[in-house]
Amino acid sequence: MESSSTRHIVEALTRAIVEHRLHPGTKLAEQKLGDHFGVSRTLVRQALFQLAQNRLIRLEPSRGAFVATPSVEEAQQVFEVRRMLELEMVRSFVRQATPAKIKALRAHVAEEKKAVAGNDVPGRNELLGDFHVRMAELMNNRVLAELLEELISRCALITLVYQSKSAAEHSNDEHVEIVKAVAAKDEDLAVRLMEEHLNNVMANLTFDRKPPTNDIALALA
Amino acid sequence: MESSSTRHIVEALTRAIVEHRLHPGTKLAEQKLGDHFGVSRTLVRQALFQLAQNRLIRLEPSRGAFVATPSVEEAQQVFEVRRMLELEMVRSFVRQATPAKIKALRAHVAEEKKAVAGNDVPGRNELLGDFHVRMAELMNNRVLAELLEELISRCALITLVYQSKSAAEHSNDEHVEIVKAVAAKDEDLAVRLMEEHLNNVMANLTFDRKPPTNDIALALA
DNA sequence: TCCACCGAAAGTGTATACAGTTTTTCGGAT
DNA sequence: ATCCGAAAAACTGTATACACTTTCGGTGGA
Repeated sequence: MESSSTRHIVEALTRAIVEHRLHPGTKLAEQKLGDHFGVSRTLVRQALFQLAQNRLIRLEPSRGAFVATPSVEEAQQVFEVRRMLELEMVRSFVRQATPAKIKALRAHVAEEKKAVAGNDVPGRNELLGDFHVRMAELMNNRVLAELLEELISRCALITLVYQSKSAAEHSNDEHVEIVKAVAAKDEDLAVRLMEEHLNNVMANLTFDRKPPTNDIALALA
Repeated sequence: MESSSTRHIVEALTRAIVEHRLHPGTKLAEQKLGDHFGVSRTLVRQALFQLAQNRLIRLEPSRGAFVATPSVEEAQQVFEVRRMLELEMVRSFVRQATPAKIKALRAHVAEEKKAVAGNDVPGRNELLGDFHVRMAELMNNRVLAELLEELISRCALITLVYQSKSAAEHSNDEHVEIVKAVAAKDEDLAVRLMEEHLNNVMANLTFDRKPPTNDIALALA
């Protein structure tokens, strides 16, 4: 099983959704997507089912697929789960951090800074989210990393995260501070900084409700 | 979209897998499943894709679907994630517990006890796992509840949980103690008991490697 | 002008066809 | 008896067909 065509469609749609090129509520018609990707509805359908399980789209019986429009409540629940996972994660990370791992985190944060400075908006959004995934990966817990990635996508869907340059800079700064605390092996400080960081990200969520995208092909181009 | 036929297939296969009627490594041929459920391969395929995302089965290109055979490492990672989530969950639960919620938990534990006493093996397995999901639901966090359910299924897949009656009784006892601590609003005690409980569950994991099921239809009957 | 209705167009849900791949079977050589 | 290879069977991957449902546009009546 497993066609890499389907994976390609899933990834393209995921990027388009989390980067807000496809707005919440947009109808994703199977034939149109098939035409765009040059495949039959069969593969599009498989991709849509996968996206629905990731909660990035919503399937309505006989009506089709729409980019998800999660409620404020749902976003809060997702963040609550992130908080549970990430506070414990950073605590464990401090305990088992090696110089190599800390170096890897520092390198990531430096990349973030570059993207922020260069006004690379999609790049900075992805990198700022990936900071959290990277930490999970460095703990050698693939299950955790995959879970976090899914949760962070879900957050990105609804909200214009790091909308302004200053918000992005602020987030990057907080990552820097967290890494410092980790390097200093100050467990409690790292946890506290992570908690503040998550609160700040959540507080900056702006629930934009733009009208649905009308030209899907354009958004995917 | 969304056919309830597909859902039915997913649920039937999920139950068969977590109840160990379909052993790890068993080949799940599309046509055979289609014959059994009275549908075409199309719907079976959709179901298999979903199960693959839940990690209950594994898809191999051109070779088909097989009941997953997670490694010991993966099981440990899943448990680590559960620990992160559930320790924080029980802490929050104590803070926001109402008499009605405590009553609901008590009722659940009583059901467990009945299933254990009656030697209802599938029933007790399901109920003992659902204790954790129920708590998440009572916190009004659907995202958390769904996540936990998925993680618990993944645990149940690989391991013969609560294999013996005495292990099941022990787990049930621990649930009783946790509920008591919650009712007494003793946050730290509840957290500690939950941690011990999870450690016990994990310690009792027996990694059985039975040969693949040969008669799928029989296992699903 | 506005609403209700009807028919056409578009779209989804499921089955089936068919090409390509993997697995099995079986006869013959060693 | 065992191993090898080729033909056959079984199976997966993708496209397409077709029935059914929803959506849309326009027409006639209040």
